[in-house]
Amino acid sequence: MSVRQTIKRHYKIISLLRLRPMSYEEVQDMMADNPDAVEEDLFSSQRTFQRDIKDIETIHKIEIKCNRSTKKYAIVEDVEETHSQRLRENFDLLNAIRLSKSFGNQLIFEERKPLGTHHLAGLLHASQNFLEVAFEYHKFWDTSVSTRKVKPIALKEARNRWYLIADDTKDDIIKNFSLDRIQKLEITKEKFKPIEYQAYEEFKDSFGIINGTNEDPVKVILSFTPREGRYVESLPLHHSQELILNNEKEIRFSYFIRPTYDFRMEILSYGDQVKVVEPKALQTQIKKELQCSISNYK
DNA sequence: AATCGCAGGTTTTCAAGCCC
DNA sequence: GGGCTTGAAAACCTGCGATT
Repeated sequence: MSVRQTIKRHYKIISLLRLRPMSYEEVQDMMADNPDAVEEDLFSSQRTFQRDIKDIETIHKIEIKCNRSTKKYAIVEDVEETHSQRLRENFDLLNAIRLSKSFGNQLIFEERKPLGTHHLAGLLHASQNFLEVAFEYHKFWDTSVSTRKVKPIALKEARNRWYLIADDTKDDIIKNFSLDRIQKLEITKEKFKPIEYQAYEEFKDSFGIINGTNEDPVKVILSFTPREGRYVESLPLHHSQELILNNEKEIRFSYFIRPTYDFRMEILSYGDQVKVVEPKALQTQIKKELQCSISNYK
């Protein structure tokens, strides 16, 4: 058996067990029903299956245990380490694209501009090796282009966009640069001293990428209509989201977050389906912005 | 270019251990 | 005792270089 096949089998087992707990026989049956799995011949003996279970735990950090009374294998503690989750998503996507290519056009992608992800590898290398990078940056709000030389610290994803967090050598201020507005990236040979900056901590209470403002994170309570609320529950606005109330009239979530511009825009995008309950300051601000938008039509 | 044989690795088979 | 685990040996694959 090739390594490739083993890896595919691992992913197949994970995605099957993610559906529901299954016994070894059930897993084999499910694979028999799956044309892709049949084509790749992902079947295995029980012993191999058991070894797979163990390998999956060490490689993917997903613990799978067998319930002896039901004979079913179940994913116990889905640590769901973000990295491996992302890997798996991309793996699934890649597989789907490959299938779609050979079978038709059932995959419909959102049409969008390139995200600048081709810079990811280069910037990651630079930040790991403390190498300064230079690039042309196209500003968001006007057409001007500036040349930057920065010390890359981290790469962050926010709202489906990738950003470079870096220290601008010009004024020594830590800034965010959207990768899709970076051009002519050049990794220099100049080394810089590692910078003390806990990127994760800094952005923990932020909604998107806006940071460095002096706003402190506050407790925010939002009340959604049941329809919209269920959607938000399945796709949380922020990792601090907690369900605190759920009845026929409304669904309430609490957050601990900086109420920055981008978070307010997100709230406004839900229109009349959402109401700010707390804090008062945010409530009045949203109200003001809504009135402002109404006045545009007078 | 095709074939052979080896080395390293994986899977299967089988037996024994262990837990419910 | 049944069935999952574990360990070890045998069988089998695969890649690679040497040979024809």
